[in-house]
Amino acid sequence: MTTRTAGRPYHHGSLPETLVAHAVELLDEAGPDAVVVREVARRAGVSPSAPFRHFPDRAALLAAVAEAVAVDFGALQLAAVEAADALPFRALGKAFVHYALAHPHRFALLRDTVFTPARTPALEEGHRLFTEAITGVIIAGQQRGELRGADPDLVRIAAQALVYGLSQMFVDGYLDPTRADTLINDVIDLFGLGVLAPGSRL
Amino acid sequence: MTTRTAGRPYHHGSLPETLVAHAVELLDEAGPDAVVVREVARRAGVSPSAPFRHFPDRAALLAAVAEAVAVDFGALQLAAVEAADALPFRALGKAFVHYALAHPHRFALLRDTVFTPARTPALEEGHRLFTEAITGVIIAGQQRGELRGADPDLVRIAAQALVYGLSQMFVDGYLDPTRADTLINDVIDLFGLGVLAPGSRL
DNA sequence: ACATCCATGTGATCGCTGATTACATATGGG
DNA sequence: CCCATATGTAATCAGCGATCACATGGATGT
Repeated sequence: MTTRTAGRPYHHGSLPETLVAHAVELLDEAGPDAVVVREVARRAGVSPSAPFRHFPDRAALLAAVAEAVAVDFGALQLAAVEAADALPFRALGKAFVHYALAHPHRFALLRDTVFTPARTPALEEGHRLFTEAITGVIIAGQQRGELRGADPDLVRIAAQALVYGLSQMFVDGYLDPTRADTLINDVIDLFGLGVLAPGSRL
Repeated sequence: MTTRTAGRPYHHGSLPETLVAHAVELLDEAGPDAVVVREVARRAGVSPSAPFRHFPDRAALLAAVAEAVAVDFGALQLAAVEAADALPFRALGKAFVHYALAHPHRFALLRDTVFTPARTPALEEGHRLFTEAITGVIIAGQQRGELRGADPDLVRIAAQALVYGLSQMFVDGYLDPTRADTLINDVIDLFGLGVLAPGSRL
């Protein structure tokens, strides 16, 4: 006799989604290493081997988690840039950093998963959307004459590196998260103006 | 009777160092997760429990590895900035990115360890040296009039975020490593000049 | 020179994990 | 109605981190 209650039939019905949800829970609590198949199964109320019916191995489960997180993250990024009536560059950067600070473990998982050789179409697509969003902001800015005419790809890469690095430094505890907004503003200002004195080289 | 040969006495003599060396080997081969205590012991030719005589747990061994790596990394950074007769900013950035590309797993370990609450004095010191190095470069540049008079701390943070983010993007496979040098040059140029058109905001 | 202390290494063992296998159950198509 | 199949379970395996009692031998004091 099993311990299953009347509420849950023998066949769960939506076990994969439930497993991913509990895995995200574990991820948020204690990082990627804490996403332990057996614990996920325990929280879902199924046997330790049940998850392997739906995911070939632990890595596949983590990949599904990464996909779910990437979708969530991408949606927030898009919402942020759409909600920004002005200064979309700043809005994008802040949304990025704020997400990383709110969900540091998700940030780590995405960092380690998104660029994996075995990345799935969904991850690829999410990433493409994000890159296009920031590229669009840059090109629009250049067309309005707010940006110098530098190579948009180069500007995008620099901007991504800046916000990416900043996020990581906040998450790592190297920078004080309570100063996030002002610091982002200042760094973006600096990036806009440059640090070079006329006639010099770095 | 044990299988130990004449070469190695019962008491190893320098087991901690040997263990760390093999751990670095494993780290370089397959990342932090591959630093498995038992495998380290195997490679050192000792019993599975021997490492625990010198490190209270696996995390402590990894911390020792991180210290060793941090020393190595810091030395290379200092050498790079000293060897650079001109454009020290560029030299520092390239040295950073090149180290990350040459040893991606060490880069990951440092990222996850250096800012840990339980970081050791050695790590702290290594990090302080690095921060001071880049701050020195910035202040010297400002004194020679090559840099605008912006807050040196802000410039340093932005520069660190830029080179840090760029390194991560290379390591993650998002940017083509073979273009590293030109891309670093271009991004640093861009950072120096800024992207803002006169009279605009980002 | 000798006895002894104790740092260092060993072997056995524990609980936990990822993964595989044979078996149980229920659902939906013929 | 019946059974093929998808989905869940139980039992089991090897590998892992960690602990403990025990073995060994180098260093120390007299």
